[in-house]
Amino acid sequence: MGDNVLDLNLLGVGELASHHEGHTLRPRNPAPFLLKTYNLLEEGGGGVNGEAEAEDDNKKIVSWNVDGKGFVVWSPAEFSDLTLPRYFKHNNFSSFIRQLNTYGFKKISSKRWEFKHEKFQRGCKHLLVEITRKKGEPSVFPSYLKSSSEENGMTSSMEVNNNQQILMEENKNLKEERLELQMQIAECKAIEMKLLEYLSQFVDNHQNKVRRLC
Amino acid sequence: MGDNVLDLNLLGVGELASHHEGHTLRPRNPAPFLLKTYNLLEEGGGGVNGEAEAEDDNKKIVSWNVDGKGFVVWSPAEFSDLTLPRYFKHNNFSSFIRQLNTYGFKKISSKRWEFKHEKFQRGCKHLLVEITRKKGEPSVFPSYLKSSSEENGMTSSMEVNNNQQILMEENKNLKEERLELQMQIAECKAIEMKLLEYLSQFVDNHQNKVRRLC
DNA sequence: GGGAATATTCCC
DNA sequence: GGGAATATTCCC
Repeated sequence: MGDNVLDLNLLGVGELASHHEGHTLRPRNPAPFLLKTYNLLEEGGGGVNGEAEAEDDNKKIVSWNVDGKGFVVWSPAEFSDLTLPRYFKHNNFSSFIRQLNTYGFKKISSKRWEFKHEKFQRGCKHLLVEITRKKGEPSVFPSYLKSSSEENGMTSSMEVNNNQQILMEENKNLKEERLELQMQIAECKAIEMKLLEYLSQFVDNHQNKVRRLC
Repeated sequence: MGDNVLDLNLLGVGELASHHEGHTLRPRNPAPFLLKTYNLLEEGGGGVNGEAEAEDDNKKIVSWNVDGKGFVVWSPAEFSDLTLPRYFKHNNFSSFIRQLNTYGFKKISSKRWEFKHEKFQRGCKHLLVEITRKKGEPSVFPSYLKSSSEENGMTSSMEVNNNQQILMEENKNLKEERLELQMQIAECKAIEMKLLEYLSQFVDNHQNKVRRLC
């Protein structure tokens, strides 16, 4: 206790500078599908096996395209049989495609299985969190009631629904923000307590020393 | 039908057989989950393997109960590790339970994992089609918006409007709260800074004193 | 390509 | 137990 000036870090005070970073930005993870697909590309789709992986272009099952802004499934058959079951609970190419569509990927070649998404690029794992599922809007009306008169501009019910969607989204975000802020405050208070505690101990200690030395 | 057979061969996964069978037949099929669970019981949960299956009661993993009006998972661990992955795309006992609940099965013993459903009985495969998923009623309103204001005669448009009002109100409150929290945080940080500043001065001061006194 | 049913996971 | 998000399947 005497020489604990150096123990500031142990008390957690040293985290002052960096402790915010954990919470200020949403630590939200990318969707499992996106992470798996990204990893699968990093790993060449071959997964983990003992053999040295041949990196010959003509042996590739799946890979980033030249500029890293998209990817190509060179061999759908091998991809389905070997790659998919390593990362997912199925081996159906069409289920994989369905997921790509769900997350807004676009097929960018009619000649081969090449896909891209604005936020899905080689070396940009951090962008994955930006990709969201296209959700069939939870409309106020059940789909089987939806009239077929939807081509022209918005019907009023759609508009109401749309407003509501926006409000709910904003609402949700605000609540998340609130939680984060509350956590930050809790942390702040905890640090205050520690600092005060430490300070009082230090004062006691200091006074004792001075007294003895006098 | 021919197509289905072809698919099965390509998939090369016997377990999926029940999944694809007879889509063109008139009478609706039971849900895949129910059929698999039923088959699993008929087969003793051991699935297809070369060895003769020991039918000793004390070696059973899962079986119908005595009167055939329910079934018991005698060994959840083995059931999860051995049985589940043979019939489903997972090996989580809790996911299996989740499905049982979804289809309205009831746990009928607190001492062991025993479940029943009115329409799920030994020798009554034909009753399976009667079992349906309990679905969160396809209400016109998202569940999280459901207020308790539904008994009184509200039209849906009134309700939509009402919901929007509520949302906007909540939204406004959340924003005010956010501001408040942000101010609290600013204050906290200021206090932290002062405490740290004071502490460092105190330390310096203390060391000087001690040095002089020595 | 995407809507919708079912399955699986995650979380309260 | 069950609501809800995500995954997988099935179908148009």
